[in-house]
Amino acid sequence: MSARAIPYRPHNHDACVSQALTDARTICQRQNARLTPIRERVLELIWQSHKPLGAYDVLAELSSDGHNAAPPTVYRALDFLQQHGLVHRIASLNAFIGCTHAGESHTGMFLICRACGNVLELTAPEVSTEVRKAASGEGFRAETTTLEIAGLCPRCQSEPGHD
Amino acid sequence: MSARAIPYRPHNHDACVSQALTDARTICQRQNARLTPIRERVLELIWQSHKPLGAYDVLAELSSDGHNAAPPTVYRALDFLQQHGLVHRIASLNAFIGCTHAGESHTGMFLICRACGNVLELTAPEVSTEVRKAASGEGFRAETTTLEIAGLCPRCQSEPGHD
DNA sequence: CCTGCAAATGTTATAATGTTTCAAATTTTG
DNA sequence: CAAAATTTGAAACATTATAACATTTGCAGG
Ligand SMILES: [Zn+2]
Ligand SMILES: [Zn+2]
Ligand SMILES: [Zn+2]
Ligand SMILES: [Zn+2]
Repeated sequence: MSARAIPYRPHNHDACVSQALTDARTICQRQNARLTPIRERVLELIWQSHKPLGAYDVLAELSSDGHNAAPPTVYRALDFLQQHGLVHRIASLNAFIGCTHAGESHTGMFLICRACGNVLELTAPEVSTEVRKAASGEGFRAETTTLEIAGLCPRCQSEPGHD
Repeated sequence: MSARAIPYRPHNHDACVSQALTDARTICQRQNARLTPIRERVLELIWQSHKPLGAYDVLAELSSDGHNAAPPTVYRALDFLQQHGLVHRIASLNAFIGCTHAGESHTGMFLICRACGNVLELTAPEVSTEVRKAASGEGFRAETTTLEIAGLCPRCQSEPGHD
């Protein structure tokens, strides 16, 4: 899959989204999973924002599409997308964001700007290593890691109040 | 503050709770904070379980005390306790747990057993270091870290189905 | 093509979690 | 004691998520 732009720097976001959708179709095909119209549309909506989107935000967008959707529709699509590694849930925000490393096996680390709301997903192998070490030092078998850092992105450190 | 027992190993839990309360009183006194009866009771309820307790679980306990409480009562107490470093919120569970390092400056890392529900709070300086490194490598100013590991505790790896 | 099954979606209702607002009581301070 | 600030009570409301069951759609075998 192709490289991604930094969310809090300007870039051609339409290309960003369409690349994500193309990647998603490839990934689903490889996994014999059905990226149905609803699922694809939800993925698109989430990708159109570099900021995490709540399930009910997605729902509102679907409704304004003219699609008569109810909460389970959205949650089911989100479950599917998560299961196939296409989106992540940000637990500290109750919101969802497109995975920038779809297809690669990884543990995401999320840098969440409290000022502008943008989120950058990193893969930090050294962090994962230390986490595993700390867990196994306690005899704990780690399965899933939630790692979310709130703070200020580079842009918001220098020019507060944008966006 | 005194050492703590491992939650998923048997220990004198009453002593564990009363020590936590004693520590809390000391900490609040030092910070000129008022550990009112409601706040202390909420802390006690949370400590009585080594497993994270939801806000509405706390509310139910208060009600069965005969205390006529509403959600804001609980959330306010929990806010206070978090602000003074006496409890942590576990974002991936929407639940709260007593801090085992109250009074020490620390970033908690939580090992959450998906089988028995017990949670162990660790301080892992190497992890914190790597997290800081990864964040500052992106020019990000990290403020608060959410680090929650779900998996199997030592006990549940060997004897499934207890508790 | 039809039939029957499994997966996906629609629909309604409800549960679980968290907040806003304003009033009353309590504690602190001068 | 009186004024100010903090804490608590109470009611309504907002947000996030799931349960349960009906219906439709996609697909494989006959
Ligand atoms: Zn990812
Ligand atoms: Zn920012
Ligand atoms: Zn702690
Ligand atoms: Zn366990």
